[in-house]
Amino acid sequence: MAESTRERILDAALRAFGTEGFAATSLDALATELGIRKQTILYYFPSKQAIFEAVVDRAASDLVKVFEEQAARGIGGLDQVEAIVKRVFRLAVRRPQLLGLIREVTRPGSLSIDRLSAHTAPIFDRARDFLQREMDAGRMRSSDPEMLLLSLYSTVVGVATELEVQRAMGISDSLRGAVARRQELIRFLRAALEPA
Amino acid sequence: MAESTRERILDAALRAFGTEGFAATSLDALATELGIRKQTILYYFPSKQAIFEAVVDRAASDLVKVFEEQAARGIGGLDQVEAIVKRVFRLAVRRPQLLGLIREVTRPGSLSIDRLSAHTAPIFDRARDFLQREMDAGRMRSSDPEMLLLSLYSTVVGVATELEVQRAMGISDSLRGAVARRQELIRFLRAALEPA
DNA sequence: ACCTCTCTCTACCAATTGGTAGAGGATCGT
DNA sequence: ACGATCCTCTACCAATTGGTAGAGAGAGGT
Repeated sequence: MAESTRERILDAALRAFGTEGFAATSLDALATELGIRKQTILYYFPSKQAIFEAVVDRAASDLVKVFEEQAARGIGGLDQVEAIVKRVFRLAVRRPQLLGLIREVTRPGSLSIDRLSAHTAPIFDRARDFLQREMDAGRMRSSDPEMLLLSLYSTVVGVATELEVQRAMGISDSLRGAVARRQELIRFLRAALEPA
Repeated sequence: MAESTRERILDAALRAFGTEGFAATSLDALATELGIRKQTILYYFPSKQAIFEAVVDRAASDLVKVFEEQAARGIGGLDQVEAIVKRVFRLAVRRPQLLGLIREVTRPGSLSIDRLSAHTAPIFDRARDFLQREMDAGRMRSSDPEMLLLSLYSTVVGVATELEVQRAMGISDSLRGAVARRQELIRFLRAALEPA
């Protein structure tokens, strides 16, 4: 078998939760999409909420892996920031639902926010330490590293995921558009981060 | 009467749609919150979708007003950018559901995205022209104004609305926190925009 | 007194929701 | 041939969903 039923359910659930959202996704619709019965889904997962949590877990570790792979290289400086932005963008182009799910989880009142935090806290800490180190070394404009991290997060995730806003602004969402967006974003971030 | 029933419905709907989202909001819950019956809501609006559209219209014109008020002053340069960021932040603190609703509408597959675009297109155009003019005059680092606008939008909306991410990062979400965030954001943007 | 208009209500509905109970078909080791 | 385990199914359920029909209360104008 190419892919287990369980995996297929998780894939479809990621897509649905990441685009339509948790509440707007019904188990019946999910099952129909997969050509199975809703009860088969409920054989693998005890509840809709449990599916969501499994999807969040998988998505979070995929995301964390991307960061850790790059952190392991440790090239340092703004090149390091640029490399991470590029990786996030590659992920956003290849699996847009993944960042869509993150947006869904970070919505106020989401139940699984703590689940996501548990995965991401270590890389946040690491990123904060990294920024602090770079600032101390004079390779980056100095400021509050926590706030800077928030700005970076918002900018990168926004530019990568706000496709509808881009459409409203009249920006192409083709693959070429994604490359141009990424390039412009990196110029923007370099300007913001370069030491004075 | 202090506030008409219709207005009260729109207020409650904005709060609910802006935090829980469209699908997760039920008319019964809305009615209970208001101490009325669901059928009273459906007397004022023909359908749930119609309520959403009315909420979007009102929220959009509130947002547009904020921009136009500042645009009318026309102080120019980075001070103009700073003034707008401050206004958006004031709005985000006072009426967080408003920006939450924008995020809901800009979700992929939202039905009312065109409705929102119709309101915001003029201010996007105006903002693009503004950036282009400032670049030509050498008061701003030159780059693609459309992409820059997208970066600005993402950063400002993200920093203003991503409260759960901030909590996950361990950043305070108090009022003092909001001021600090705004200040750091403005430093970030000034660094990114200042001519080389 | 009566009519009309505005508003909120009770009563109801078909469809969909997430979830339960349990039957039946494979495939396995024995 | 045997039961055991794994998987997917049919059948069903109570609760909730958005929405309809229409009664009735109140105010204002005539």
